[in-house]
Amino acid sequence: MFSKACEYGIRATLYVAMQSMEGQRAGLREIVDVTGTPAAYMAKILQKLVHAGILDSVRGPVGGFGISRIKIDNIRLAELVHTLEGDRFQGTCLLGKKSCGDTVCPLHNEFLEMKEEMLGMLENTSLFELASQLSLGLGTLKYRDEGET
Amino acid sequence: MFSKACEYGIRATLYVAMQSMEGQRAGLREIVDVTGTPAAYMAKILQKLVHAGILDSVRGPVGGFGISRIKIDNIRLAELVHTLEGDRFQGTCLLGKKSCGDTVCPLHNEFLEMKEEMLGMLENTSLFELASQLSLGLGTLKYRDEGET
DNA sequence: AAAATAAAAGACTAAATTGTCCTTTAATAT
DNA sequence: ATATTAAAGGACAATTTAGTCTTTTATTTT
Repeated sequence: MFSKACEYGIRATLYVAMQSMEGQRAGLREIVDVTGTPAAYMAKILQKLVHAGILDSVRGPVGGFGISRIKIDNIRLAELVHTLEGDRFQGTCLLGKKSCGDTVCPLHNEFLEMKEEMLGMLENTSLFELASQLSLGLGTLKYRDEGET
Repeated sequence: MFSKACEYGIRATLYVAMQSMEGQRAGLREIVDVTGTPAAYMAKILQKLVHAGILDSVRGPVGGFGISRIKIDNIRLAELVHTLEGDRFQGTCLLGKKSCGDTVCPLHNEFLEMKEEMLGMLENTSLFELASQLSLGLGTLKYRDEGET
């Protein structure tokens, strides 16, 4: 569905958001631990999110990644997806490509509703919503088939 | 959204279905022309579809690819997607992996409805529905940004 | 100031996906 | 029978995605 980079990035961002809401920075080690993802690869993804202005970071001891409350409230899943895998989900038809907007795509009719719902959900779901659920223990960021038993 | 192989395969299958409904076989050259896809790669994809028992093929002049009326009626998009890109869309959470079924995934709640709709649509849309629309001139299988102007 | 800590950065390897090319095999037409 | 046509098959090449390793740079302790 999404690329690994995107999945990992979403999970990491949600964890950072959770920690930031508690006034805590999250270090790479910690993030990798909680999300069960490859450290060096995650480092790259976090870098990308920092460059994109989504996360902020400080080096050295007591350093780590954080995200401002304003961004937790305002950044939507759509923005994460966009920065982590380009426009694969932006305005493309479920079957074809960009031109689907004005050409009549046979699958367009079938999938239009679904696509709208999908994009709508990505546009409307804020980090806050998801991070809150996680804080309440309503979810996990680690998946059994990727980590240890 | 889907892999190239999957997109190409769906388009090819729909064209073959259209032609088969007219009692015509479709050759590779023709398929590649209509769908605007790389010939050698498409050949591989068609092979896969033949192996999977979705399409049938005959060699030599007057040969080409075809699909029986029974299969046009009964094969759903879900089956194409499954044979062309494995279980990436089968029972996996939109964010995480297989384990999402019993673990509580934070995005699961948000996306469950959408996922269900998506899988449902793949399960319920038959080749016949789509090929019929195409036959009526209600769509195209070629996308501008991939072919010539 | 020096040692320790942690992110930034860049070069690299591995694997999967996408795509090409060339030979073989099966069917038809002359 | 032979030539022709078109799919089957296998071996590659290119690209993208995923992942690793090593060095540098910025911060903070001591």
